[in-house]
Amino acid sequence: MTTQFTFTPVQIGRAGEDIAIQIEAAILEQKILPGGRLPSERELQTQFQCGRGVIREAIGALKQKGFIEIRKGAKGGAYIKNIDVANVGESLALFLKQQQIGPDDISEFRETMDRTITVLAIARASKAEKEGLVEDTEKLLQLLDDEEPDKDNLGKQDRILNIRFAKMSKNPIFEWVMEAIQHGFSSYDYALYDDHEYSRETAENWHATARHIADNNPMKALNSISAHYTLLQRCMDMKKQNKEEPPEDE
Amino acid sequence: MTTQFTFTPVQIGRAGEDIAIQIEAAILEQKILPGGRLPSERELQTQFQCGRGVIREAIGALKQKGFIEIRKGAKGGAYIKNIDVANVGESLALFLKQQQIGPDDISEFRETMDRTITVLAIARASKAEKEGLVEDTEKLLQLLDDEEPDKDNLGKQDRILNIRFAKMSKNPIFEWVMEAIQHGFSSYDYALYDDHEYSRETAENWHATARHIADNNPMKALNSISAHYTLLQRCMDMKKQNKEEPPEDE
DNA sequence: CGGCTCTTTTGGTACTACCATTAAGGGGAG
DNA sequence: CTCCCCTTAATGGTAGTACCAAAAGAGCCG
Repeated sequence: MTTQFTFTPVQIGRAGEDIAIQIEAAILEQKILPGGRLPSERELQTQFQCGRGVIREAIGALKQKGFIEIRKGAKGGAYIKNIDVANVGESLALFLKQQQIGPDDISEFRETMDRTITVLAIARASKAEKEGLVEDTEKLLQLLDDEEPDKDNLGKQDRILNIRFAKMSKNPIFEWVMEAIQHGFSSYDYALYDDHEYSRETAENWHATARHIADNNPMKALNSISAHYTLLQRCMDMKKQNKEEPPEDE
Repeated sequence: MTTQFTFTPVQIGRAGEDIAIQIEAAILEQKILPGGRLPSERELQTQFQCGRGVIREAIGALKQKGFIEIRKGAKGGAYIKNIDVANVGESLALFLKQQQIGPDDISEFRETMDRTITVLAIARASKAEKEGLVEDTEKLLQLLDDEEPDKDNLGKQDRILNIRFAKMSKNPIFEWVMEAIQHGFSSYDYALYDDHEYSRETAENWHATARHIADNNPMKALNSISAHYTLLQRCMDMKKQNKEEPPEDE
């Protein structure tokens, strides 16, 4: 019942890394396909001629990188999965979090991204995708109408909207960067949905943007994008001011 | 000789992750500063009330994430380090390898970045920085004159130039994204320096761009940026054509 | 036939022992 | 007194064992 992959034993210092590299290579070379399963830890132990701890470390590293997914119990083990943007986004987000970044930096960067994505989306996205974006913005508006504004849900919808928007550029890099930025600092955007007045205006602006994109009107779309960031700026300024003269609590 | 950080023991299922999260939090909250050292594995073992294997897994995860660096021997252990772009670059490269991302996607993204950076640099960078950029491009030109074109060195200079350029935007996000992109696939850019004709033209174009930036002439600078990518496009088209009708080898 | 239990597989954790590496301190030679 | 080497202790790296917990499937019982 030995598996079909032949791994070679290791004996040098960094055995754990060696093993991780061998398995990683096997995955990258499609020796094991997504959905497939690695041998159990105990079997790998005999294949690699080493202790189980080393195997566990290697598997842990691969799990961390997002190559595999671990399941417990019978038929458990390490299952190969596709790497998705979330993993990459997380590592960038981690990096950004450690640096000192102001909200201004982020909104400036995002505005550039958004403007380019807008142009690309108008040029490349299908009619259906464009209309889908419009519908999503309408959903956002409904969320504001129906109920008490559920901040978490609003933020989530906004994120979905952004990713969808980025996808329409047909350039995966924009999608990746967008995902990373969202992952790292969704909190700043939430600010917009904190205040009821701003949230209404923001959602309506999103809707207008989507409409302009669907109508293949780049200039008006870009105009709406600018309006979004003007709004964000005003909102953040207001909040900053509030912080400087704290209202009554504390 | 117990350390000053108090970690709480864990007893639930995913102890390893728990520990990693606690330590990660301690690092992110600056409880332990870069350069500092975590307690030894054996001491953490007593602090967390668990086996050494779990500790090793947690530490391995943090190492993989780039939070810490492991040293062997006396005074060894886990030292906190600054996360550098290398980690982000690596995971980005991994992601790109699996996705189908073409050179077109990359150059498209970079062009957007470059254009924005240009505008920001003109507005924000000091006179000295702008002149420094010009000097760097002159260095690049000299490299092409003096000697046999050392491809590695040229690529390195080009990278330095790009990072310096990104820094001048005074927005750290541009710098990091630029760094990550460079790290992920500098290989595409190298293509430009492969061919002597293109390399000359590229370097001269870089020089012109820097000059325009130093002269605070945004339109001409943007024009040069466009020229750079036109050049890159032409170069890649040529290479693609060459690949389709392979010359004589193979 | 359906639901429950028991067994087996497999990851998760603890503990121990030993090796390899490294820094630091002590002792001897000059 | 100074410099070099050797010993020593601290620490990560690896092996091995034992046991626990979870999950899936087989088999039994109602």
